[in-house]
Amino acid sequence: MKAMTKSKAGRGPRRSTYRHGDLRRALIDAGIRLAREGGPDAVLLREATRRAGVAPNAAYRHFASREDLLKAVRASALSALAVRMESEVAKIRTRKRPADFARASLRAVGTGYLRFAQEESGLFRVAFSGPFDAEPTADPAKAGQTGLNPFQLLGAALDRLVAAGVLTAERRAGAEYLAWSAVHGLALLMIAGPLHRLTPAQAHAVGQRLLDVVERGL
Amino acid sequence: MKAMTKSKAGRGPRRSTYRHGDLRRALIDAGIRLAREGGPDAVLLREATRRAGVAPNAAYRHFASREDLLKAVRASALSALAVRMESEVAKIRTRKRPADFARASLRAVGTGYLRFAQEESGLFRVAFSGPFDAEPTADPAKAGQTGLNPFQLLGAALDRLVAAGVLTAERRAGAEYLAWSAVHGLALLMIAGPLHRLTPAQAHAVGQRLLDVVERGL
DNA sequence: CAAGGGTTGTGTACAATGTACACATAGGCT
DNA sequence: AGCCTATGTGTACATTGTACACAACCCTTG
Repeated sequence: MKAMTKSKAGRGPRRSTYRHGDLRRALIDAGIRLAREGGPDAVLLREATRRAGVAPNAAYRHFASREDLLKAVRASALSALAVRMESEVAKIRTRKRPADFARASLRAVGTGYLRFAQEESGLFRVAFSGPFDAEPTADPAKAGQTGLNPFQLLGAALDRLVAAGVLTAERRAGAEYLAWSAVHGLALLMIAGPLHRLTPAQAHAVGQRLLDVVERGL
Repeated sequence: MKAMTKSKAGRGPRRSTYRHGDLRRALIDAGIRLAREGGPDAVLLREATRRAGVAPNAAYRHFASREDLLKAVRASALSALAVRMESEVAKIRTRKRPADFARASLRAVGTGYLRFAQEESGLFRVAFSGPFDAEPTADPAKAGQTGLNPFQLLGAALDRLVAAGVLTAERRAGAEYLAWSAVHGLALLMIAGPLHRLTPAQAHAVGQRLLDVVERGL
């Protein structure tokens, strides 16, 4: 099937040194590429080692299992998601009234989430393939440039709404789960559901409409 | 590991007849049990044939591939989901004003969806494991007792809101995707996400709060 | 600078899975 | 009764994850 030579190492520059240098990093990178191309199921231990030009079992010096590698890739994916969300937040025009800025903040966080889901659906699926918890512990591997992970970015946006007087403290409690649910659900409908053929423009329109609902409803 | 005899057919009453009788049905049933226990990944062709007391390849007389079996199980899961939603709708006290009834309808549809997700998380995951489309074609295999599939049940509830004058026609358009997104997202947070340790009571509370958001926001 | 020792990669091996292909058998139709 | 075909069996193979023993390397320590 695959048009490749019969040589042991299918790909990768046949290295001369016995040691690889940074195999752990190489495996994660291969895993990320696999994830982008085919989602969680495509992240195979053997394929990753093949791409790193190394024997299958070499992976076990750095990861306890395939799931363990996937976990590392997952952290990367979450971090990339955070970065995408941050980039959307950064676009907001300053010089707004605090209330408007806070609203734009929440909207940007959601927009970034949705854009990432559509543009990097493989990574997105990996990010939420395992049991994912909203850990309060700030694992830098899962964070963006601000040091906040996606869940924390959402929380920060909600806090700004409270500070601006748009959201009452009572309604603030647990609001991340409500907002997250809405946006996460739409992301999935756009990736694997009935909305999966939407053009980016259409997706954006639906996304904004969903964010309207969230804003009105929270 | 498994404490079973070495005999070929691991399980199932060693049948005397060469023919099975209704192997297709038996395989789907086995698949459903596997799905309930372990979700999509647990639906293995070989395990299903084992449980049906038949050789692995017998499955290929009825399904083109493992994915094909999974698809059949998926249809069953969707049907079960529809039934659960219908049962929730049936609980609504009649003798309500149309507007209240319509609102209760939408709420019941969402509640049934969420309850099913929590009570039958394995089946729920299977139901949405593949690319799922909101087919307008009424496949009875995916429908409940009313003949409507989950997506159609949601649509019907929204139509009632319009009929009762609660929802304008303009806002009605595409509203299923918004409502679905919210509820679907929460379902996932409750199954595999940060909300997965909620008790049924807590889950219900969060669910109702989410439905408030939807009702206010639509 | 030499020797040893722990770290990292290799080789071989095994169980499990999906699936292809050839063969066997039973039940219904002529 | 006898054949034909739908249905199940047997054997076989590629692929995957992973265990265990071995090999090569670099780094520390004497």
